Amino acid sequence: MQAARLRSSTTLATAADKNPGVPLFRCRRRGVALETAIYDAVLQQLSTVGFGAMTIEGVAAAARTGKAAIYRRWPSKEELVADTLDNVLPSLDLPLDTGNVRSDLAEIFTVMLEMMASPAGGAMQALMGELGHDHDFITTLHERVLAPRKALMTEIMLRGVARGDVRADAVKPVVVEAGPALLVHRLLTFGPPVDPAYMEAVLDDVVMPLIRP
Amino acid sequence: MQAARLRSSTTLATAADKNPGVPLFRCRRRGVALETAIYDAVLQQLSTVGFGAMTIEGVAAAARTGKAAIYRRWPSKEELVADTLDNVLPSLDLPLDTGNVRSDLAEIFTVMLEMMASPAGGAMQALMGELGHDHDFITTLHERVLAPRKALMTEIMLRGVARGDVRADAVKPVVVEAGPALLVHRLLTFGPPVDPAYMEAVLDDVVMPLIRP
DNA sequence: GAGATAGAGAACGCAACCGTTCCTTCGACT
DNA sequence: AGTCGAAGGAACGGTTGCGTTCTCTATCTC
Repeated sequence: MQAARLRSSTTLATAADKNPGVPLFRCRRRGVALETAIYDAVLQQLSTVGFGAMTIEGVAAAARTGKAAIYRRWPSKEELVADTLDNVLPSLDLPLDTGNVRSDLAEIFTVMLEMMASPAGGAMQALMGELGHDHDFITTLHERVLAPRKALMTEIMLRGVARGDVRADAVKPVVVEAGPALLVHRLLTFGPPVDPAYMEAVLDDVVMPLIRP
Repeated sequence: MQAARLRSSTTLATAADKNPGVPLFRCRRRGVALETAIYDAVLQQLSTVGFGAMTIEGVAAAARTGKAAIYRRWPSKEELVADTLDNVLPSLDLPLDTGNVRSDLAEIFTVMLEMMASPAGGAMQALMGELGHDHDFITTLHERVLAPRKALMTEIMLRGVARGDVRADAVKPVVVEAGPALLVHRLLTFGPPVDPAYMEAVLDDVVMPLIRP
């Protein structure tokens, strides 16, 4: 995620600023360092121009490398994006137990907000919006982000039931989804970052009233 | 919305099937009929390839017309999409009052589901996902779709308060948004169409429990 | 230090889309 | 019927991305 971003390359300089004679005395990355830079560039391009308009040339320029380095590793844009998702999506299996449901939920929601404000969040947003739901990436997104998060939410609530924090009959899919849905909705309509005060409102005015015994 | 779709042009035939000598005996649309066909093509392209990868040539081919007819009316892709949204988004100001909150809400939710399953819904989804939130289209989307729907929801709930259907202190922005957010979330994660049974669950397990006196 | 590996970058021919122009033919109006 | 504006296309030169291949050289390995 740090990856030798030597200049603030928001403007996609076509190729290293064109100094004809000068051999560009910059370290030559390879292996993981280079791949990380490419993944970063993919995320940046995805959230900037979307999947359809994303080009290999654009990614190469944003990563300050050549196309060949990309084509040597991935046969197509699709594969590149798939690998990027695989390598960049957070794992999210932190086994938190703060003692009560509200702070458990607050913690997982905070992680969600950070994730949504990150480049990976922007890329996910672009992919989810643009792609038909039969696409492979959407499946990956499901398996790696949505499903684990939903499982975690359910886990937290069931723990609350055992603790007496949560009404047993309140743990339904649609209730579990309500909090995340509101946060995602807010992200889509107002853009990042999502105000933590909004998260508090979601917790106190929607989620807690629904599950309180 | 009907617009002389003479063939099922899902496959974007580059230009009217290439019959060299034959002068293509097809009616020549003009005025509103042609514009409607173009708007349809824009929606189809938006939901298929997204905004970034949408091209004027693609739209012209999908509408079975020439690029000139488009460039004669709109100076840019942006203007074309903006006008498309203006002309195609539903107005949604049906002043319904069925006597109780639940069926009022069910009605507005049903309209939402239909809208989300339509080509316009696909286009909205693509735009919301792909575009940064400083974009003009997003503003249009806000003013023409999101804001009216939210106002309508609030209206319905306030009517419920007056009727004794709804707890007065339940009418908060985040509660009003909960239902629509869940429906949109479902659309984004599972794709259209949204199962009416899911809508029922949203109503009975989330919205009604939150507002019931 | 010598050799092998692979990154940076330029260039290739090819295809798509750009925005414009032109021409023919249709359709609407008088 | 005759006129006129515009639709349907095709073609223009220019730009951009494609995927590949080339050279050169930095960096890693032995």
